[in-house]
Amino acid sequence: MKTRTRFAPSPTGYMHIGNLRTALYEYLIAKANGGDFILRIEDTDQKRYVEGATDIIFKTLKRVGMNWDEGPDIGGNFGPYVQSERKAIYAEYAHKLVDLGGAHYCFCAHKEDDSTDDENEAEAHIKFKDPCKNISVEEARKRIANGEPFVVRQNINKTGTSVFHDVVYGDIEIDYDELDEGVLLKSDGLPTYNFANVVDDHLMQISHVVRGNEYISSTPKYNLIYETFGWTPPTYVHVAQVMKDAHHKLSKRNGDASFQDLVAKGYLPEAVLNYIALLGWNPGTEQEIFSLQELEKCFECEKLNKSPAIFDITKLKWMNGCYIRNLSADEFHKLALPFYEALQGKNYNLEALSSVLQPRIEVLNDIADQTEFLAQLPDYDIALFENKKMKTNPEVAKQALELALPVLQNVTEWTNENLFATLKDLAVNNELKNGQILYPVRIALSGLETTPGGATELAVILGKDETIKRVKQALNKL
RNA sequence: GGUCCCAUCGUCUAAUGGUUAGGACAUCACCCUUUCACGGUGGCAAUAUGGGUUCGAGUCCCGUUGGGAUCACCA
Repeated sequence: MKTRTRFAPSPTGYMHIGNLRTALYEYLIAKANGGDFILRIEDTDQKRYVEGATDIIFKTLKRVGMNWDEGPDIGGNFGPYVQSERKAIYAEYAHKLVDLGGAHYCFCAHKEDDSTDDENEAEAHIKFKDPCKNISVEEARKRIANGEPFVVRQNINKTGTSVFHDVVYGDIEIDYDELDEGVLLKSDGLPTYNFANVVDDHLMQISHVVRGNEYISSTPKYNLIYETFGWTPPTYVHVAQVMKDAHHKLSKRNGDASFQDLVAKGYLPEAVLNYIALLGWNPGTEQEIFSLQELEKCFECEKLNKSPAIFDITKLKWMNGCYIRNLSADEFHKLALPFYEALQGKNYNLEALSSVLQPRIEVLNDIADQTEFLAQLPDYDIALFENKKMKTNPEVAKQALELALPVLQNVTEWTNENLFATLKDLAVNNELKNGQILYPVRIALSGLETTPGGATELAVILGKDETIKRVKQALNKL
């Protein structure tokens, strides 16, 4: 049997990191076995539908290179791939399930949701007994034909213990009396997840169902449906949750948890993908940096971890820094360019700026802070020229800058090597330490204690005119 | 509350029943150096707890504690 997995998100907002990780594992299971990865949109809850959410799903998967073999946009042999377009299919199977004794029609009014009422907690734990279970199928169908609103509820007629196997969690036992006779087909004619996922996964010939472990306890219900239809259940791969901290799952309200926000903050999609792959999985080697293609080769779902993993932005930052450093100078420059907006109109050497920034930033957004002084020289205090290690102070700095100014004015080849050699010579000729020239120059050019790059690197970025200007400004202060 | 699941450094994790419990991030120190960063070297740091089984337990079993999930006409 061919390996076929599906990513089945509901279009209710943006792509959350946990969702993306599930999608990744589904993709990897398919590709590691030469199988197909299917995209299916689960939009059976019209109330929660968010305009544009489907588009975000498409864009995100494409952006990280997880291309699907079948889906709403490209079709396939098992379509349609949007659940709201499969309404007739679910209705057909729901009625069939009733005929097979796996479900019954129910005419009860909507149960009010009072689960937040703590005083009624004990009462809330009493299982719902559906009086409609006693209505004969013939009578129920008569009422339906008369236009009476109805739902289809699952029958849990079995007793004893259900056992099923999960790739991650092993054998799981759950008693049948723990199971609810839940709604399968809603009064609007659309199915609930509990029904749609079974019908679709079977019809689409999904071999491995990958989903969050919150579905473990309802899996026996799905197996019952498979059983009643005479279908073979898929291989189950329940994955642990991604947590924001020890107590909270990643929430959609937290912007950091969304893929698009991370990318907007200057995280590279490849780094994000790499990081989440390792959240709850590792290949058993010490390799940590993986491309999607490498993951396809070594992924094994048996190595998935059972316990939840906390999303640690600090490690993602480090990993993002690795990816940034691995970029070619050109690639980095292209990515950095949009972040140089504040430098527009200046005649700066942006290539030089990029090369100095590349090993220094972990997230592209860091660029703004690191380049602020280039757009405008901060109003610094001359106390900055004081530095014990460099053996400088404002007096030394004044002397150094007075020496440096005419030398700099005479430099024609404005390169880092040449500037560095020139200033070094200047120091030697005046019996000064390198730092006694370079440190004051760097402060004069930046007005900052720490800068990306040294004195001559900054000079190259700023260009000759701006460099001379800033040195003169410093001398005025001193 | 019932049921199910989980438990190794602060975090992500490794360890056929036999290792000084390994690696990575973070952190600290030092080296490199034109400040900072990158890079390099080293340090700190964990088997939740109580019982068993065993010559030997992070690993197997039971209890405890802690955490999570689930009990919707949401997925």
